[in-house]
Amino acid sequence: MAGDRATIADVARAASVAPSTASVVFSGRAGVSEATRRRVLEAAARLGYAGPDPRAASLRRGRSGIVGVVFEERLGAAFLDPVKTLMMDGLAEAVAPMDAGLLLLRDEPGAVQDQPGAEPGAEPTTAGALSLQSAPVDAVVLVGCSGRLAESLEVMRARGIPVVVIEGDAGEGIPRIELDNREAQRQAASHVRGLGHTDVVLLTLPFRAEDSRGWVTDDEVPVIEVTRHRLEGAREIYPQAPVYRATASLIDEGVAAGRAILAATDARVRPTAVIAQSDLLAAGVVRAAEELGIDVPGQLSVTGFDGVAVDGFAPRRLTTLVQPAAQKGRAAGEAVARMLANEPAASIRFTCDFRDGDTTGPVPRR
Amino acid sequence: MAGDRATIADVARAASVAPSTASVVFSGRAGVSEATRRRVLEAAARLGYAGPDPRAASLRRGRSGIVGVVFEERLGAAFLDPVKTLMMDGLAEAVAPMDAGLLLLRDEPGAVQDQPGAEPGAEPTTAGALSLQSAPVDAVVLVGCSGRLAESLEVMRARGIPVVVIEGDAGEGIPRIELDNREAQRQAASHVRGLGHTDVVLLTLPFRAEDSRGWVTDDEVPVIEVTRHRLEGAREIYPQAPVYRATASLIDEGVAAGRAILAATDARVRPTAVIAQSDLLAAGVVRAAEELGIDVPGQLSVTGFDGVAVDGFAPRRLTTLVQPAAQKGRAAGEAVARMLANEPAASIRFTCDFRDGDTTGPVPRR
DNA sequence: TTGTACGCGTTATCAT
DNA sequence: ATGATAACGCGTACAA
Repeated sequence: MAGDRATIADVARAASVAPSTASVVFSGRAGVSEATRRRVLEAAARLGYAGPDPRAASLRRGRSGIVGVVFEERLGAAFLDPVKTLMMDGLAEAVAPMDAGLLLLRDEPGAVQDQPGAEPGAEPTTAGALSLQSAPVDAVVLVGCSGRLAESLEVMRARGIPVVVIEGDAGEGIPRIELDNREAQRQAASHVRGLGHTDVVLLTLPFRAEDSRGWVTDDEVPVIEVTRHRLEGAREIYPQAPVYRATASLIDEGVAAGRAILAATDARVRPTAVIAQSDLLAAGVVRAAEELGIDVPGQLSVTGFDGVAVDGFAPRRLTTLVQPAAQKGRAAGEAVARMLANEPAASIRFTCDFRDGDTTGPVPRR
Repeated sequence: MAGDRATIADVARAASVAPSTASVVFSGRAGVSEATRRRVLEAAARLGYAGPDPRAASLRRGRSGIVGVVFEERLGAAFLDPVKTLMMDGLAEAVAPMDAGLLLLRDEPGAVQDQPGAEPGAEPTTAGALSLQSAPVDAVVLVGCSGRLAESLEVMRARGIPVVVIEGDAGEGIPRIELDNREAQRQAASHVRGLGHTDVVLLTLPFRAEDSRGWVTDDEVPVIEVTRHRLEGAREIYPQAPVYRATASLIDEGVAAGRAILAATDARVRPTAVIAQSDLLAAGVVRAAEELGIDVPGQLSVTGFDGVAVDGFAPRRLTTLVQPAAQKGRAAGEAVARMLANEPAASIRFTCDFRDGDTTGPVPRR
């Protein structure tokens, strides 16, 4: 067919050279005479050949040079979460030396019929859709995908693709990058306790994907590991404290939660401290308190988690736990690099630094 | 070779079916009897076949389902810039319906020998490296790649891959998503002018990639289009104003620039207004002014650009131009979708909204 | 140093 | 509804 794109074979023909020789020229390896090399490049220029087709090359090589980064949430949401942003920064930095690209993916089951065990009746999704099942990745980093983690892991296992998990229980043999969430949160609670607070509310992240906002009954256990571990840490100090759940790590969520938590007009039945599972939530609570004329930390102490720079919070400084978010990403990237080099990659556990700010103080007298 | 991964041919054989039939089953299309379908899926399950190899499929189909997003800077830097983050959010949202993935790429020439016109002497890069030349993308979004824009465009043109450019001059026939940078910045300058300021400094973004910080001489012209257009806009009102150049859009850069600009201890030779090309820079200048005991807006007016939420700036509000960052991303994604559907995609020009904050005021008496 | 031959795993087309 | 065949474009032993 005339008018088609030139292939390496066309180039080779035009340069009076074998396709294999042309291939060697384009892959930049030695072993080709200068004259031949030049002839091939000239022929390529003449034919408008832009180099080997990456699809064909990666089929042949068995590698695509792509590392998948899988988020549970809407792709865009990942960019709005400062912790994930920092993590991506570290990850990007770590894969750069491998000359790999990062492919952003959502944690979705993908085309059902692709799964060997699937029910025959299941409806097919669009052909060609890019999912965990069908992404041309050499390795994958799963980010906080507690909801469908098992499912995703199974898909990658079946495909024989290396996986690194950030903040999630991956099971045997899968490198995980995690935080001492429990211990860190215990430390925050302990600090609050040390200030004399006994009437405390725990403000948590969602228990599962797409969770609702509100007070939580005792028997509910978070599916999402980060939430669960931080809650357990706080529980070690405050086993009886009431729990209020937010639907996301957002300042607005914190404001909404704060209003609900601080609704009691009678200061005697109002909590004197809120232990939040994220800085954004904590910042929201502080804002809600200000709205209600409640002084922080005079009448209310608030702690956060993450240690990210919270927009619009200065000059205040949250009392919080600083987590090494960028380092987590970097560690994940390095683990991927090792796995692709067939070296063993170990799990890593990072710790948080407690940072005392100006949002906590001694329990108020009543 | 035994021990190898099962292929669709193996599955077909095990199910006593033609490979093409098995393929149809996995691509989920109609036209296969329920019995056959079940047989194939069972065989697949038995053999541990995890579905079609995406590399082979994309070679055959001629599409990878991947949209490249190209940044000029370090990949990670893109995540730290709030404007880009918002844009990515919009872009991700727009490509999601296409079930495409976003591949993050850096704007690098890539393997030199891949370029037909390259000098024979050029050193080869690592084989298999992922670059603009060799990324398996169906389309590409170039983000603010003014430096190597022409080069990148040429690469994609040679590869025959659709391109959308955000904030850059792409030339004929290439959809561009842009902002009325000049007009917007003129508006800000005009506002400052209306307040009576005559002694003004223009604080700009870098003129080119990897630029240096400092005062700029009159004959230098920014290569980066955003910088140039905003500068031209300010120049329409203040043709003679001295120009100070920052090396990046960061609060710290703004602080450093602010210190230099406000260095004169004698208030009479100090500027009374700084027109900055980004909110982060502006916020930095305000911070530097506070450091030096200069009241904003009493003794100094400062304007920003972007309208992003600047971390740690509340309760202050920058006087700035709010740009629709997320919408820009969304528009780019929609343009990509149209081009992949062989429909024409038009360029779009967005406008900014002037927002009056508390960082500008009347010129002080002397 | 160059060329030959084959396989990578899939899917589109067309015939049955 | 199913099957046979032929690309898709390239890399790589191995022979020359």
